[in-house]
Amino acid sequence: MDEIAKEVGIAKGTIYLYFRSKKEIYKAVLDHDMEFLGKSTLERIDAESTLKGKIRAFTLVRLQNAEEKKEFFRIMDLGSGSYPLTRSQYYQWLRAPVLRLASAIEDASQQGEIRRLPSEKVAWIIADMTRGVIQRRLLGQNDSEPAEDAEFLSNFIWTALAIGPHSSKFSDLS
Amino acid sequence: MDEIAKEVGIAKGTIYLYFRSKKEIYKAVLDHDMEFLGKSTLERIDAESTLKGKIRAFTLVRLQNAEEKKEFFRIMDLGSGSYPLTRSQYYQWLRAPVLRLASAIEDASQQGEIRRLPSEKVAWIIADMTRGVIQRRLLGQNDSEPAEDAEFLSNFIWTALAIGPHSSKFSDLS
DNA sequence: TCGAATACTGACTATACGGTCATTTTATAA
DNA sequence: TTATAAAATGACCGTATAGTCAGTATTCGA
Repeated sequence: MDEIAKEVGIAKGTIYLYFRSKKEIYKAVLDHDMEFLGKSTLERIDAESTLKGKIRAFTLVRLQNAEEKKEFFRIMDLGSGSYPLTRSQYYQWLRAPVLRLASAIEDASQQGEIRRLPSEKVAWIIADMTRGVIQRRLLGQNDSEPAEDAEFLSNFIWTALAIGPHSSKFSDLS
Repeated sequence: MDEIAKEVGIAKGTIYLYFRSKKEIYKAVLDHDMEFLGKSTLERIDAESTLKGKIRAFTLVRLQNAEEKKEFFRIMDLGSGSYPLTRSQYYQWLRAPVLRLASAIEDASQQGEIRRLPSEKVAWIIADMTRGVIQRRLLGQNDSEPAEDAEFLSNFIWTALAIGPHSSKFSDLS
């Protein structure tokens, strides 16, 4: 709290005129960033018309955001100090984009565009893969471009979803 | 430290005859469990002859272990209190099994059994998916059997690896 | 200009907790 | 049995830090 006060340029006591506790500040900051992240992910998903595009958009926007807000992602992932209220919080915020993806998968599945699969499970799996790549980036085990990684991931997933062996090629052309 | 001493049934000072610091205890416990987990994963991978079997074994053994050692997985995932030396540690220990999987993928790729893909990346992706499923289990968002989840995951991955649309069927019969 | 209300301050308090060490208990050997 | 060593003890210390509040500064309406 001393550090925060110093950084903001006010006295410590003043902080408590605006926040009840340190925990509340912590939560407010994470909520703020998470809201932005969730919204931008939803927007980018909705902007795409094809399922493959939506999947690519999902992975790409998350990779890009992670690049821009490394510290935030690090905290979402490891928690900070004595505040590990993170994982369930993380899932809470991730839910909306993932469910959006899931319903797109469900639609494509109904249309016969992809094979029948439990769409929500698949959507979560996509989120898992993306998160893993982000983590390895944060650990410096990956020096490729976000777009490259997003391309690889979405192609990989698409292959698993596609009905035939050439479906991904058709989709590439669309 | 007071709690640990009480739990063990000795005085706090006695602990420091066997460990230099609290951090050292923390590390010792995690290392112990991680070593077991790593070894059992390697064994189960090696026990399988086919790539698909190895992949299934990898996911299944991790899901089973997570079931048996929930608290350990929770700590590996969130860190505990002020010791978030976890994520990089986690990757450190995961490396061996993942690389084993990667080399199996590489072999199958060379043999033309699956399509050409960066085997290490794929192996890490498999680990990511598995971890995600484990986490959702820990959060109580999943009530299916570990074997069921492992089956689903390995089938999903296999589809993404397979060359043709029917490859997974062939493999199912083997 | 002045008094009241509002906003701000930072020294201080309370507490939690990792680590220490003088003292006591137990084991060992002659 | 007893002297010495080894092991164990737990009251105590130092430090870090979230939160408080009596006092001070600023704003604002009359």
